[in-house]
Amino acid sequence: MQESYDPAAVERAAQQYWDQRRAFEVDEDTSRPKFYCLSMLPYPSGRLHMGHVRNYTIGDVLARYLRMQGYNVLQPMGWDAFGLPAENAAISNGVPPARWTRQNISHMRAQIKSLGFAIDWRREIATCDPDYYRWNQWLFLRMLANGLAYRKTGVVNWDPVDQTVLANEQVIDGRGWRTGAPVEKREIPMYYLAITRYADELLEALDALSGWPERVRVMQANWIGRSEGCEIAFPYAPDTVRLVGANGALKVFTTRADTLFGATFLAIAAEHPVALAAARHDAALAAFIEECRHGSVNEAELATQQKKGLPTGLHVLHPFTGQPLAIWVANYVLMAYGEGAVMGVPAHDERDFEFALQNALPVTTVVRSARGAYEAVRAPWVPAYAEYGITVNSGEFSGLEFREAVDAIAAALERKGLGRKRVQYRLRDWGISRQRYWGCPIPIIHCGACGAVPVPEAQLPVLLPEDLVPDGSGNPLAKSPQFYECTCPECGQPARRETDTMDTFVDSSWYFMRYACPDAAAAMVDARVQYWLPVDQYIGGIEHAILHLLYSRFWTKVMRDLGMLDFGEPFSNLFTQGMVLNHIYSYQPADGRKRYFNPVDVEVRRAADGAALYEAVTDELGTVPLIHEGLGKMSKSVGNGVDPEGLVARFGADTARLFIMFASPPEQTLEWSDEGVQGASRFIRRLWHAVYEHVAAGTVAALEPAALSAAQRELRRAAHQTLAKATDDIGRRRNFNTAIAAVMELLNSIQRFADASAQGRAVRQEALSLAVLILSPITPHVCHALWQALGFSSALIDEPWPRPDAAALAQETHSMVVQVNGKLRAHINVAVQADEAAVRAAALADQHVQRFIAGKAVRRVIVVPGKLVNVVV
RNA sequence: GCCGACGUGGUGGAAUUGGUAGACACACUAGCUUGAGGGGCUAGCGCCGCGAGGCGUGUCGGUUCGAAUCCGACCGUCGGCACCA
Repeated sequence: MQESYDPAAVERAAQQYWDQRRAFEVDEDTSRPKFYCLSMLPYPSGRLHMGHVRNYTIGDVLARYLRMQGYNVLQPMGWDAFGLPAENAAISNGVPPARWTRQNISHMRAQIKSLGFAIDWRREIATCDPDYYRWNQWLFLRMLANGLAYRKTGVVNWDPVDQTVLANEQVIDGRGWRTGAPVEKREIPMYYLAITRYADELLEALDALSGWPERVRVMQANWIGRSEGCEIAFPYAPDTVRLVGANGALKVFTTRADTLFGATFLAIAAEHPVALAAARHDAALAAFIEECRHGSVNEAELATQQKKGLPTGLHVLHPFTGQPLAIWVANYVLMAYGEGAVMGVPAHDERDFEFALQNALPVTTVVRSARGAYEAVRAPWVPAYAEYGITVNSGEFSGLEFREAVDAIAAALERKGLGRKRVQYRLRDWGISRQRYWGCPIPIIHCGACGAVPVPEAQLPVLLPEDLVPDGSGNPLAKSPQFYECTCPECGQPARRETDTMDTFVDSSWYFMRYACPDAAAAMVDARVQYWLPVDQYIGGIEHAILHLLYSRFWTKVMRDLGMLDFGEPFSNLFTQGMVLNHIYSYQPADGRKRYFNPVDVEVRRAADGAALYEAVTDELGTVPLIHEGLGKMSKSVGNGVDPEGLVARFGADTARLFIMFASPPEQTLEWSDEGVQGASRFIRRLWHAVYEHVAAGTVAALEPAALSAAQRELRRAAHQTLAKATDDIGRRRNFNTAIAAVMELLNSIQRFADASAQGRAVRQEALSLAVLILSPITPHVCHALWQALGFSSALIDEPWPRPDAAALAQETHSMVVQVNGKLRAHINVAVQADEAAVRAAALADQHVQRFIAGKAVRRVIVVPGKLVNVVV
């Protein structure tokens, strides 16, 4: 054993050992329980950042820990390789996305390998490989055949200058990110997956996902957004019938049918067919609708923006009173939710109230509080009353409680054929069409005669050409005749291939199944999936709490219903790691695009008034002033990632792993700082030295527990207590930081323990061995070396997780705390077996306690066994 | 706006079931080590006080023998809210 710790050499040797032994390659084995430990696959953005390191270290600690617990552990890795950044990179440096992506993968693979994760690399997949994405296409066609996929028009953001569709994130303040042109909304045909058909199951099954964090389940439930309410039809008044040209009714959805008699107007979305019809004869209305079309589709903005609206001049009739109600077009009504129309009840809805106030619409109070005096809502002095109460002014439905009123009104509407109870979801079907190049082609052929025809299964995959270079305007596939020219599979006439590709969330909705059978050539998945799945522990960022996890759950249920699986939930346990944040600095020239600077390149200066000034030195522009945009998740898009490579080169992978695990509890957001990395490095070196000095002193005698001195027993107890705590912290609580702190305390005890006797050395040997075993999932390389140095002939990787020795943990006396009136006054040492009376007597006899109770009457003594005594005087 | 978290030393954090607040580290201070270094070791380190002691977990109130932990109100910070991955 070398005297000084050389992380590079230690890590090289350990990794070589694992590679040669193929230590992490696993196959199905029914003799042991299986454990599928999965970290979310990375997008190959180019370089790893500390967020990745945190994610994969958590996964690796668990994988290695469970392996030691005797499980057959699978930990795979792959690449979420399609997506927008590859196209952006292509636009700025002219490299085809395929080449850029594959280069990034090979660089990041080497970075991941350098960290020593226990991964079965035989199973690596990249979602841009045809052998993978052909099955996206295949399942899409199966869904199409089963009515789970369908085509309809959808709204997209359109950049009129670049003639291209923009992702929401490419729209900044309503303008295209590259051109600065105001973004328009356009309707184009798209493919949708019918996730809403699974809304109920996706919601109800959440209750059974006890291995998921509560907050994720709440977020998903809110996202699905089930509301029970009524659909109500307001028959068209004659003016509307004249315009729309048919007898009909305007349907609304409401959860407050009890307020139906308080409806004083109807509000419809700008895209509503009635609004469009009315706008044909009304220039002002047409202009308003156009204005709404430019607005955001973002619900957060919709909820806070100023309520605006215009009357259509048209009317509907109240289903019970027959009274005409004006139809307004309002910007706060979403076409995509419910019926795209709401009944306006200003007295009992705050949005309607605000709208009515602005537009001088009548307010009719129809609900009163169950307690307190009746007071009519009167804008603006008496605000809307949105609580449940007792109906008033509602004809035959007056005097009812909320539930009774809804039931009675719904029943009456149903008799009239003007409404019914219905469940409405906020969840919408999943639009998967993307007008982009770098994604999985949607396997459809458009024929002038036969329409949209599925590509026959035998012709799959529809290969994505890999040599195109996008230029920022439109989709290169749509400009590539070699791709889109084809013949119709049904009639043989010339036809045009679909040039839209799939949302990359499709790729990540089932990759975890393909890891089980990455080489299955004849099927999407085979029997091996039944062995490995569901994933026993999934680990990833909280930012995926909704979309990725919901889509994966949906996709799994679809595959189950198509007879391919016998389980419906893909992830039994979910661990959501906190994000790793870093500062974001940008430079915004008056005429040009915003640039981001990595915090390591930023200089801070103090202005005369003490304010901080941030600047960076550039080659082209010299020193430029920067804007500090605050903290954000490490990502390529804001240039604030910290690459672990420097840390690994200087301190080694073990220090990087130890540091990130020690810095904070893993589910918590972590503001990046490398202060403290010294401490992690120092600790490993101290452990190395402790083992070195221990080993250098020669051979070690066998431990004889019965022959130990008090001090020896104490160190031994400390070692086994540390093991018990670390087992609980890692195995149950997943609090790696406190497990590490416990081992640090143990090492402190070992170093204070200066006992060179035979049994002293035997106790130290055991304590050091336990420390190495406990740390091995976290810092596997150095522990591999230290295990050998401690003289064990077996490899550490094959060691089982140790169990604390009950005899070592036992103690005769323990310390208890004595409080007087809840304030700490003394510590006493009592026998473990001492009964309550003895403890009480010992506490009262203590001289410090006596000082505080002298001359006072003891009113009560509370004894908490093993912990404390509280004397109340 | 809605939904959901979270507020503890100079810093990261610990306190797992209501029972010793500040474990373990970082930074800092002093001292030691005649090998210069992001080296090693020892001691100190919540605030006030010479001390005894008092005060202290965002603020105010409550429950309790006892509250960082439970309850109520308030203040603040962060996250999510349908084409980033």
